[in-house]
Amino acid sequence: MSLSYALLAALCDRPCSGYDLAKQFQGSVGYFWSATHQQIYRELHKLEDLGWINATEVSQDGRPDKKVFSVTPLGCDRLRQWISTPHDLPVTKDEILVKVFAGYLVPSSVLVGQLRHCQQQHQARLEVYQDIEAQFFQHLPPEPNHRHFAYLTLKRGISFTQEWIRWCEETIVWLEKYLS
Amino acid sequence: MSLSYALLAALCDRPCSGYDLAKQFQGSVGYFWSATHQQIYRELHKLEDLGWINATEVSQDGRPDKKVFSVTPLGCDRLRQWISTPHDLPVTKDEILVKVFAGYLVPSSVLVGQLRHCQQQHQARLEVYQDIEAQFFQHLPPEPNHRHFAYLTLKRGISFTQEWIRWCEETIVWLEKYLS
DNA sequence: GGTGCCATGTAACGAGTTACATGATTGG
DNA sequence: CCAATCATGTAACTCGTTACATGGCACC
Repeated sequence: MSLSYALLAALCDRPCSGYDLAKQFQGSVGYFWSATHQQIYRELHKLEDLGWINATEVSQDGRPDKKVFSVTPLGCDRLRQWISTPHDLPVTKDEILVKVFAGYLVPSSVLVGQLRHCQQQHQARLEVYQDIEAQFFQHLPPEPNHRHFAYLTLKRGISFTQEWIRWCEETIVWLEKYLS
Repeated sequence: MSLSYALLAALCDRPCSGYDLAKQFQGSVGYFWSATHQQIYRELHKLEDLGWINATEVSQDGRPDKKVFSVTPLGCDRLRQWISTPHDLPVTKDEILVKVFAGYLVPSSVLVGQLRHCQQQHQARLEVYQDIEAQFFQHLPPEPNHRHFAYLTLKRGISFTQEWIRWCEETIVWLEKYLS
């Protein structure tokens, strides 16, 4: 199952605790792969049983202890295998598209409202992406390292979000032109 | 749950049987909302119990009988309400992004192979979209009707698929330039 | 006579979500 | 003292997938 591999990929980048992972997967990384903390803890136990990751107890002062997980050589190997296996395209289920598809059922102002809402959310997301870009990827060294790979995925996030905003705009313009 | 509304939207467009819906949701419509026939039949029973749709037995010759479902006024109303309710952006879980994110773990040729695979699948999808465009949306009347709404969603499909292809290409070029 | 399409379902399982639960510490 | 953050978990439920099941007709 793919969540395992997303977790392995995150832990390969940097070992961390379930809590840390949950935060990442709800923040920026969550824009292309999300999971709740319940799912993550459950999955981490499985991966530990499989011997793909192992935990180190880290006691902190002023904070609860935590278990920091690292990927084992076996886990890393399984991740490599998975990366090398072709997969089909994922299905994206998008409520806004269903709304537009059946948009003739509601007043155009209502549909425009939904599209604006969608556009604003993408706008907010875009700003998060651009902040990340400015903070972490502005001054990448010319010789390729593993940060560059993360940057390639961020760039997809940026261009897709921009494309969303453009499509929302175009659709709103059409609706206002023909249905007002 | 959203599958209900996707089904209502499809049935509002044109009443049909579970089998018909399953075909639609595995073909072109399935590129932005998918469901298997098992899910669809289960959901149709629920919607019938709720009184949001009702069935008419249609006996055919040379073929098994079928149940054609239509949306009731109540169902239509619920769909309108749902359309008018704001929703959060859906999460897209994309394996290829996880692969690129952890792409430093495998030889660049392997990653390029995965990207080419992804690009080809999007290319095939684009051709399906463009066929649909040519067949059904080439000669839309100037006055807006409900076909136009479907066309707006198709246009999103086209531009996103093109953006995918572009991103794959860009990423492949980068990988080949710096890691060969 | 076999393959494939039409048509509808059940059963079991795995993935994902929501609610509930605990307990320490830091900062206002 | 109250809220927020750190940190980890269980339980119940819904959604989605895979496998299994049936049966007739059409076409080669």
